[in-house]
Amino acid sequence: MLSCGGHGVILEGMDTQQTPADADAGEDFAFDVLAQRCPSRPVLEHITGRWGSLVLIALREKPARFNELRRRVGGVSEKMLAQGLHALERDGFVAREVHSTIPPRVEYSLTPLGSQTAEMLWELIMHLEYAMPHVLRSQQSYDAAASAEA
Amino acid sequence: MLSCGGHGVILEGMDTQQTPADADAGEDFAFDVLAQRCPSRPVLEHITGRWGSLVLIALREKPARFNELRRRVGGVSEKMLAQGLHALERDGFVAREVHSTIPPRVEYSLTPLGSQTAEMLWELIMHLEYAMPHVLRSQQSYDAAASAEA
DNA sequence: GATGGCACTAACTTTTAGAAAGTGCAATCT
DNA sequence: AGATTGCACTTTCTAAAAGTTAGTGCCATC
Repeated sequence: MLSCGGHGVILEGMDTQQTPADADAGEDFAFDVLAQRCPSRPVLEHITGRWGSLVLIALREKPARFNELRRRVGGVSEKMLAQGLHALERDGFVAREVHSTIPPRVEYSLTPLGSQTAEMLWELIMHLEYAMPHVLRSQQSYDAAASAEA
Repeated sequence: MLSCGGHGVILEGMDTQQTPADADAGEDFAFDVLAQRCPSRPVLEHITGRWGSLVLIALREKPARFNELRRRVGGVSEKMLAQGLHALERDGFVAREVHSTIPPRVEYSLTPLGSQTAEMLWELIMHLEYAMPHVLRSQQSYDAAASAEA
């Protein structure tokens, strides 16, 4: 019942585009992000989306309150931060703790799952930042070639 | 000149929101995705965005032509696939090879950089798919709590 | 007493994504 | 022989998402 592809049970109405070779590859993951209607898709978008990934790595170092988080993540709007935090809380990556003082004080932190995920994102981002000079050179040569043939 | 934060040279007009503690943390990365106008931001979006990450992991196993890729990545439109492939090619993650036959045959594959990146994304996605049952339970209890207090 | 911070929500506007159709050529059905 | 399908996209149009602005109530600080 919890499946998107591979050789597990197929969740009804879930389009999967696996090749036959994948069906007996020995993996027993019940979910597949490449399948159009797999429930893992929206979750992937929450953690890798424009703001989701940045929120997770901003919380990686230490918990933070709403406006402090907003300062850490350069350029995020209040709306998108609130929306993103809600989604990540619902998915179980972020914990929201309300201290019932006056005025109320709300603290956001990573759950164990969120912490693991943030660690992997951090590695990806370090890899990217390290590769950036190479990426910039690639963009320049691409743009040069594109304007040359125009 | 190639910098976004930390203790490197600051690229002009680049808002960085680093805490003073980060300035002498011993890291010498010149780019910082948390900084609003760092050139690494759009690149991060290309590789982690809705379709970028799926295209990279779809190309991880083997190179593919446009329409085959479209079949692998469930639900992607032609426009978004073309757009995403262009961005990934420009950034140096994907190589586009045109065989000048009639009709022309176009093959997309991962560059070494794209391959490394796809590996990290693959690990993240495996981690996610493995955690999905937990995520689903979290969503359910969140929704139950939300409807209870309404 | 005015300003600013906190933690948001709601309304409105702009940008982006997705859907649909068009292009031109060649190989494959009928 | 004519029709359909596939390839590799681009262009146009509309629906959805993101971003901007303003507003809420309360409190501490200038």
